[in-house]
Amino acid sequence: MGRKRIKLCSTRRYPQFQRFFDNVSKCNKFSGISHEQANSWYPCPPLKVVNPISEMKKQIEQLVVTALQQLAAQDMIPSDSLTAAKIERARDSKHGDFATNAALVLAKPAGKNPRELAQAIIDALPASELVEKCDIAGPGFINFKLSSTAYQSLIPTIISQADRYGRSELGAGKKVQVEYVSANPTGPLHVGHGRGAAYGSVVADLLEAVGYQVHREYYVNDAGRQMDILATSVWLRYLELCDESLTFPANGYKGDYVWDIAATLHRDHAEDYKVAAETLFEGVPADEPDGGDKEAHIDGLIQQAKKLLGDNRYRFVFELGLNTILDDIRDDLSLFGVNYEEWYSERSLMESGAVNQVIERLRGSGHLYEKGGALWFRSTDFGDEKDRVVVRDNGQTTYFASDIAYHLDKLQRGFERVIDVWGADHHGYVPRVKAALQALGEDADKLDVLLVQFAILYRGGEKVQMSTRSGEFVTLRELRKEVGADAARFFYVMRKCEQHMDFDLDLAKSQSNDNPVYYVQYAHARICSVLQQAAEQQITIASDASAIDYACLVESQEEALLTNLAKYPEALELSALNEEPHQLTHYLRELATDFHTYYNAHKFLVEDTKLRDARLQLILATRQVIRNGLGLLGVSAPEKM
RNA sequence: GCCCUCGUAGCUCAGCAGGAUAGAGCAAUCGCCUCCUAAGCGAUAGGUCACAGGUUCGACUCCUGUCGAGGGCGCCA
Repeated sequence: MGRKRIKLCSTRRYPQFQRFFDNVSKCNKFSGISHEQANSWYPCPPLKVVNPISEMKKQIEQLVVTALQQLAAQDMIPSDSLTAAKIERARDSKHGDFATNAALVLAKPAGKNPRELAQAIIDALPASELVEKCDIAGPGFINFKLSSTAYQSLIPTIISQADRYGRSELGAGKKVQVEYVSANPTGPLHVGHGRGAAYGSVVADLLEAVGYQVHREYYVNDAGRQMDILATSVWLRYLELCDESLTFPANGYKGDYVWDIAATLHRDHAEDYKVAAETLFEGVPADEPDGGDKEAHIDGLIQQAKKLLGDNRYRFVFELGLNTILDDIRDDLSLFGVNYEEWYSERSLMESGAVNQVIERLRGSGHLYEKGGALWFRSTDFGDEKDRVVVRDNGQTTYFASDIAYHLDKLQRGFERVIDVWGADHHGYVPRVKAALQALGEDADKLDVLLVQFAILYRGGEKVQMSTRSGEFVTLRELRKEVGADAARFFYVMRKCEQHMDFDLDLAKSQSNDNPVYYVQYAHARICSVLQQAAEQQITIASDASAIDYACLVESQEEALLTNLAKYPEALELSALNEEPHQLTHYLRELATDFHTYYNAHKFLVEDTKLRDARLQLILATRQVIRNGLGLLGVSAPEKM
């Protein structure tokens, strides 16, 4: 399952983007140099929020196209040559702002030396006020340097667009569903879930920022065997609180939270749920430590619990466990800045008959067969490695069966894209879900599964082993309390999701300045501090940023800062479309560096009022962008630190 | 055994459709606070991009293979 990067202008690998970005995909590519094509060359829909720099880029592209057309008319280059020529940002600011490789890729079909051809292109370029200079570099790149007034005009734009700066309408309001975390409600969330929570919520926010209508969802596995194990575990602990002596099953949930739920039951209902321990184990297969099978043992205990308690009382214990833990998870995530539009119940799928219906549909279309008393889905017809069971020989539907119904429901609800954020250990699950959707006649490409690698915890330089069942784990709540939600969130999304992550707890817990979130937040706090100083000195800050003369911003640090501020919309777009929050964190670190460098090199509150006004507007714009970026990451932008 | 992901500086990671001299942050060394918060800045040093082939004007990037790390391959969820 390779996650390939989606480039703004490439839809070859990701056909699902074709539908959404038909127009965008044509923006940056020279697909030919005929007039018709040139005229339809940037048919991007007008964005509600205009990004001035991308407008400039388009203008430069237009200049180059014009030049190429002229050369083609002079038969300098073949007019039918389809090229991969493109305009892109210069990698190194020393090279200017934009560069094109047109001469390099056209050299061969034209039968010319790339540098000579580059000169010919430059000579054919129409004059423009936008471009300060352009020159040939390296093997034949043409570099463009924008005029400084072009960049300076950005400051009032950012200030007036405020929190809208960087946002776009690329998604055109398309409905996207993002499902993340969806941990079984059998215990508190641990730090492994934290990564999926931070990643999923930021991806959702990013997509919303580029114009999608996003529906965030948590799939609650409130049916199934694991929940029965939880209910039984709670009940057994309750019996222990009733002074019954018993051996707790090896496969039961052993965390303290189980004791807590049991204590609630005992406090509120005294001994209403008590049975004698001796009757409990009648007819139950031996547990593992006694030479038996722990799975058979716990299943036997579940049956006993259901029988001895009866439907109503069993259901009560079950609900108590489920609701207590779900409330805890909800609360925990909310405090972590992770929220949902919907909590979707697996049980509701079963009770509404959706699971049975989908099985019948598959059976009717001949995709199921019986073997060994179980009902199998022939997923190998759709590229899966082996067929999968949907109904077990005991008549119970599998988790997979629910998942088919759930994913079908997602598509039937009209989402044009469905994104699942799963732990990487579920990767083998992807082909069978897609296979099922195909078998149901749905477009499986609408489903995108993003696999998040586990965070490996280190404490005292050693790996921390985690197991929910044994109760040995660091909870998300614990991490949040010790590290803070800001640092934890930033830390989690700093790396791309498919990258293994070493999470050094000691480092994260220590309020060390190694933590990059402080670095970015500090830049914001510093700007606030400067503005506070200005207020104390009775310096008024111009309310109309467009009335300021920015020509005095000539320092190299000012240029660097402006250049980076201009890149924010692109950084946001790439981060969102590739589902790569780490691109945004990297961007913010660079922006913070540019600011800190500027801060150390120059004073803002200078005597020269013209210069001071210009500088204050520049740092106001900087503060705005930092605030916007941190906001999308769900990280606060403190005014004081 | 088969499948997925990863392998870039001492450590943790970037590297944007294949493009210019491979970049940050820690750690190391040397500097910078009578000056808007030093949670900061500047400078130096540090790399055979795991290895070997292939594709082409050009490969850290694409393809194949090898080695190494992690994960997945149940009528579990």
